[in-house]
Amino acid sequence: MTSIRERNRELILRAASEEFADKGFAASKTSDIAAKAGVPKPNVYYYFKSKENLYREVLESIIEPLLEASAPFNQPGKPAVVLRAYIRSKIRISRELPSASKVFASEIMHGAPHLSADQTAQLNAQAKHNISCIQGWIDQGLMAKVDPHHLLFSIWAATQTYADFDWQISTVTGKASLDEADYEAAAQTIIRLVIKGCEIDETQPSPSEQVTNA
Amino acid sequence: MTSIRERNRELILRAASEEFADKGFAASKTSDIAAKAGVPKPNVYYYFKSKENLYREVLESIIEPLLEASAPFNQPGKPAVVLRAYIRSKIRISRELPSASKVFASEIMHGAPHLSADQTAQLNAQAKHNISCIQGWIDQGLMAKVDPHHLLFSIWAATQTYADFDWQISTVTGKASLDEADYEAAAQTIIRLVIKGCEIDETQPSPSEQVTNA
DNA sequence: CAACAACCTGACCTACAGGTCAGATAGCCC
DNA sequence: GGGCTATCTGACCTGTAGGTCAGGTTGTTG
Repeated sequence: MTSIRERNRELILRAASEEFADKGFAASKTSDIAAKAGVPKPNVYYYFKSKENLYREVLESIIEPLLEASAPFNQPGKPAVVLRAYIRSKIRISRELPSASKVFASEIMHGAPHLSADQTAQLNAQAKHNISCIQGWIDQGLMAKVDPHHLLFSIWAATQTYADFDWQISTVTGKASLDEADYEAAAQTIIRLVIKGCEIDETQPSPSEQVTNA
Repeated sequence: MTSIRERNRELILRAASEEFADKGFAASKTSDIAAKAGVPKPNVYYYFKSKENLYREVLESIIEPLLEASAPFNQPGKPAVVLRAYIRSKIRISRELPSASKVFASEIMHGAPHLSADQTAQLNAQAKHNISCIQGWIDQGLMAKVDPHHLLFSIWAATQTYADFDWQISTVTGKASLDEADYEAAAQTIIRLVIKGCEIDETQPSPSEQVTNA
């Protein structure tokens, strides 16, 4: 069987994920990736044509999970239920695919120079859909008037941060790595902020725009 | 006057900020920074000893504003007031110092290899202080039991995201850059989530832990 | 077991970017 | 204006990391 191929590709991809996440694309050396994967450098070039190709495959590997995370938006449901599920999916990705998440974040931070037009379009379409879904809820009076764009940005940011800024989180919490309970607490905190923030203000029902000012 | 020195340093620093923010440390070329600053490459080395030094100075430039942003926590005040002011400070930094913010974020993402122990300690001390301040409010019954660590992480993430992931935000909103009104909407959204999330649940007063489950 | 392909590897090549330097020029102070 | 320092610059040097290659080894299929 030629699964020797798959095994080695997998090995290299995993090493590359970690290396790219750790150092960024430019600062990562193919020789280090090879060493971490336990193969000689030319093998990296044998299985992947170039460093950039390898990087693109790492990127590719996170796209599907990211799109998948939006599944809760792709079927009807009440705001609280959908948002809760969405946040949990996002947190799960940060936890289970921290390296690829970080690589993706870094890619976005630098203007997504390696993302294909197709990938960008897919992600963007899903985002647009989620936004219009939220807008729909608002129009139907199912949730408060919270700007859907900014709401999504906050959710993305708050959930991604556990992968992207793990160093900061470790430093502040004093824990080398977060455990099950920590992730649960994180999810609950974000869920609380979002759900409470989206609840319709019962106090003064009709007259809107009484929210905040400087 | 030797302000020719200051002028050139300023020029180079600004160019370096943008370049580092755009491409990251490793992918930035000193020759490009020089070109962007409008000076020949050796001048960059004349004013800053090395690429790394230059980078460190850019990093340095964001530390003070970041610490400054925590000012609201350094004087007594009600949770809603302090948090609101804090969020606004953070958003302001994202808006006014987007490049340096991004450089800082990138630095943190990669484990802060260039931050001095002193800088790390300062930032960490401030974070710890903010956390204990929030914990104090909870203990005094001034706000709901929201994990102070995760609350802070969410605030950081949600506010930083406007600098760090500007490309994503541009892509999703369809605007090349956000204007005053957009930043105001962002601030109000985050403030709403945080303040509402921290409000004590009036409904079932005493029996706590009724928040969320999977 | 032959022959064919897949896989592996040490040694090599090359471009490029960080950094240097010797000397030119410009500003400043007496 | 003379001399001193600060500033500027084209040309150069050098390590390094992406990438290649010729040939060896291992697997696989009839």
